[in-house]
Amino acid sequence: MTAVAELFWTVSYDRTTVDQICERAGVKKGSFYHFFADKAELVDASLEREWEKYRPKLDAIFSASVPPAERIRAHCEFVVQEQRDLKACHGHVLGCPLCTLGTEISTQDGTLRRRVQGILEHGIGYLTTAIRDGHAGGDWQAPDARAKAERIHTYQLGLMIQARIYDDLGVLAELTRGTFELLGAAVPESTRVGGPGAAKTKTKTKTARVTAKTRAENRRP
Amino acid sequence: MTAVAELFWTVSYDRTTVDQICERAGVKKGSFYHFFADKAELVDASLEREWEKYRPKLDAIFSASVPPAERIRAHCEFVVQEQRDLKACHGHVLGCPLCTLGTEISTQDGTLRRRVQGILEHGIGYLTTAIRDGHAGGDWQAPDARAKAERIHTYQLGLMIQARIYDDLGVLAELTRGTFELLGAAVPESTRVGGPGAAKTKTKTKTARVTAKTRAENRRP
DNA sequence: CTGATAGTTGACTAAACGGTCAAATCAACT
DNA sequence: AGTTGATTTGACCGTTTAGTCAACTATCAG
Repeated sequence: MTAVAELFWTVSYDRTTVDQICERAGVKKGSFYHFFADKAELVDASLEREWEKYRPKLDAIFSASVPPAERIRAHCEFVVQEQRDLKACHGHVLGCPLCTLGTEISTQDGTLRRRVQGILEHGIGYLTTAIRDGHAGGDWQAPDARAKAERIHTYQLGLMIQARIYDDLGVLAELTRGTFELLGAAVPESTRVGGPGAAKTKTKTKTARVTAKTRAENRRP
Repeated sequence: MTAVAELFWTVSYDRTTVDQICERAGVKKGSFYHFFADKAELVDASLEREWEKYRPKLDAIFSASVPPAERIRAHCEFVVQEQRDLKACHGHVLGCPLCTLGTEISTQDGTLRRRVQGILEHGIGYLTTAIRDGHAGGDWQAPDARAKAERIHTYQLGLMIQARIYDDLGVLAELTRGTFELLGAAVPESTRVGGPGAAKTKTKTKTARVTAKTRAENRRP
């Protein structure tokens, strides 16, 4: 399951073969088919497992004991940091695995599509709660918290997709700022690192898209 | 080129085989390899051609002779209508072909990735101009038109992705409204169809996501 | 120790795949 | 009519793919 999660994220669902999965997992194909009917079933199980591994992290970030604005800010920065690590590890910006997979299989496999949907829905849930709490606390105006959450979630997905397509972490520098603009609130000061103003992380963002490196990437390396 | 554009959109890039392309195009494989070195080269050429076919439509929609707000509104509705037609034709919401393709090939093929990037960039260009014009005309406040355009574009991409993943046109019902909320302006009255208020197109949006049909879609139909 | 059950293995198939090629066809020009 | 170069064709090749299977092994309860 770990093997397949990495493969369909770094490569693609269709291009990932059962042989590759087995090799990566150190398992023979016969064993694979003993447990799973086909690739789709494995991916389905893998998604569920990865989500269960991810959930406690979100629970911590979106803890009700943290001020709502801080939850949302922390989540943004968590996502960016995660992408940084992945880029360092795999050499590419990978973006949101649910989008990558979901986009590819949506016209092929209804079951998988619905699983992806379900997980995305959970994400919107966290956001909705935080936004509702912030509204109740007067941090911002969002009478319809769910609608606001959907809008922000959509923006965030769009940014992740672009980060992958541009293969550029610079795109994500906008994440926090953009999110709070949509929220109609100021980005809260970081509560953990340094003093006030520590949130400023070198705003080389603006021209990031144009500066996209022209390094000689060949086809099918 | 037409064949491949349809296939990698309705199916997926990796899953689309050269044989399929040739069959769809009514061409023998030998002929194919006479003109293109491989699939990637064909897709590259196809993208360029499709973009050239698409460009005049955008030119018309974003014509400087049309009020800026109306350009943006018309574009939103054009996109939605296009998706409706595609759904009617192919049975699935296909979303943005650039995202579908870009997401899949971004870690594989640098050349294709950059071509997708370039076309997306053009899209942001149209939006930037319209936003700048609107700002100059006092329709909205957007001193940094480019930044605003990027934000809106990101939102729109996010929505398209979700429409595909959810396989639900209902998601797109938010497109115009969301766009203009980000713009900080009211949705202009439709100028072509019916009298004032004609823009209201049955707001069944709200629950759309939950209502996502549970029809029995099997794997690999 | 025994026997049942769960898991593992590598060899196997049949189909599909990307890609090649020599020969045939076509269109245009001399 | 003959020459040339661009295009088309279908047969072909080696590889990769998903998926199968009978035989083997580890585990563990009785």
